Amino acid sequence: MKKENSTNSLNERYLLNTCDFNYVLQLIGGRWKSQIIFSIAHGNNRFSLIKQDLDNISDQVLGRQLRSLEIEGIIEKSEIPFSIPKGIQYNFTEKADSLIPLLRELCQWGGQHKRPLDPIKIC
Amino acid sequence: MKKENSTNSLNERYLLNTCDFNYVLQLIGGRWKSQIIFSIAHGNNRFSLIKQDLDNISDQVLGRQLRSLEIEGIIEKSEIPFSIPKGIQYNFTEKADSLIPLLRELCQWGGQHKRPLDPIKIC
DNA sequence: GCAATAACGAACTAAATTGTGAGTACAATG
DNA sequence: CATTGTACTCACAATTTAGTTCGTTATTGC
Repeated sequence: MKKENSTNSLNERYLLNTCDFNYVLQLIGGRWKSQIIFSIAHGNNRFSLIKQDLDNISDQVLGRQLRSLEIEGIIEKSEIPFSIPKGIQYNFTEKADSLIPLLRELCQWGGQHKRPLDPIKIC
Repeated sequence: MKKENSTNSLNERYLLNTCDFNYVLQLIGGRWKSQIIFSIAHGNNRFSLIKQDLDNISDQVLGRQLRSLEIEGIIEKSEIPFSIPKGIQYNFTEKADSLIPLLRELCQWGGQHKRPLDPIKIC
């Protein structure tokens, strides 16, 4: 539960008012958010497809993060019209389209600059 | 205290092994880390200068984040040789130099895409 | 010699994020 | 008409992150 006047939340607000970078962190800083974005970018545009792709995520957490990405204007829901089983589709907004290239750049940077361990897929 | 085998930390490791983006998030995802980086980039290369600049941060939190950025290879400490008062200086590594332009891009993106509130400085 | 400032560290508490168990609504399938 | 699958929501518990309290070393300025 968020407390309105804890130092913690005051600092959060202070930072949001100080630098736009913190807004971006809020958008994509969550544990699974960037992975969900990359997964949708790979064509997994339905709840069950994303869930399969990120095989350690639970229904509940996925639902929560999708909702949050929707509120933040990164994805949009739509019904798939003549599909069996009938379902819901997630699509990127324009906002997302402009963000994703930047995320990929960061991802590449990460691949080049992390301490060398195992080879890891670049998103 | 970190638990080694909680689902939470297993998921964290899974994500680190899945996509390099999560490594980047680990570097810069902390509440104050990006602000500290921007502050140093603005020329505040000493503990006390950064503290003044980010006026809501406490000594302890700043110290912790600086140490973490140092371990992650983003900044380096050095003694200022003939300064009065004698002190310690923080400088960016090459790694940081290559990261900062990407952070600025994200910051700009944030400025253009956040819901319009007050004008906020671009870092 | 005494207070003040810089630059921290350890240990603890408060608060936020993440994960879990249970349950819902609706359509199709057997 | 009971079961299965999709796409969720809610309340609560586990875990992690952020902040606080107190203390340290070392130097400078008076």
